[in-house]
Amino acid sequence: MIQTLTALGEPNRLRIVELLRAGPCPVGEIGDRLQLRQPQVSKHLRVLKKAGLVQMQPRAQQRLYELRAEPLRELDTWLEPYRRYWNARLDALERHLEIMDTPVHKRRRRPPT
Amino acid sequence: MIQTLTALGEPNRLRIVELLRAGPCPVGEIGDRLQLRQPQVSKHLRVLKKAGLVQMQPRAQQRLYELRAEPLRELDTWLEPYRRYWNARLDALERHLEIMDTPVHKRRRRPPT
DNA sequence: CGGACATATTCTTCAAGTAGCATATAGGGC
DNA sequence: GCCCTATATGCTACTTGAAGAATATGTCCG
Repeated sequence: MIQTLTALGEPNRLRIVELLRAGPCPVGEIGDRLQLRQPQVSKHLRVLKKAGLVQMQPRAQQRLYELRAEPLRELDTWLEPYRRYWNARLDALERHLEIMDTPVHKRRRRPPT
Repeated sequence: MIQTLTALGEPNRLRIVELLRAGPCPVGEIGDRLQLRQPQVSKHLRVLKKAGLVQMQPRAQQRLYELRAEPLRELDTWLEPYRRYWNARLDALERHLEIMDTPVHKRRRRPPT
């Protein structure tokens, strides 16, 4: 998880990932599209690969880099409890709004957070 | 987005965020629970706050820090196109795995964060 | 094999960020 | 006002990580 987040937390790497969303791409083309020099692209790709965010398959002299879903899926899964969290808070807000319309004798205390 | 990712991409900050999932918490208690010295907790909280991931409300001499949903929701939204991506590519991936004849036990998930 | 092309790696700065320690700020109780 | 508690900030040392330039590896083609 940490590895995924640190890998994505670098602007150029995030751009690479977003570019690869369109499909597999060789190193050179990534550099062209993102205005990055080839060695930097390779280095960023190495980090992304180490994080499992991309995989590579050689094609002739080129290396086609391709997104891997798994870490992003993990990220999605990691977010799950937070979805609960903010939904819970939304409920709390709604409850609060209701309470403001509820006579005092019908009010209940909020559950412990 | 970048700010969110870099903020979460630091182990102790991620731990803080995960701790705050349980609800608002004063600085000292965060330090106690996570075995961090108070100044570090404050500094990490500053980063998280700058990223909008937490908000603070003073209570007596304490400062209660609380999660803010918005950046996480943004992250969730950011993931949306990738959900599409991996669903679209799922079939291809499975086909690929079959072709490679990769045993399932080699594709175990990594342990959670 | 030699040359051209695509990519990876090494090395050297250089900036950013983290921990540790000391200290400053601020609120509450006396 | 003084002291105690809770938190924030400043400074320094150290580590990490990114960019740049040069070079190495590796593949294809003649």
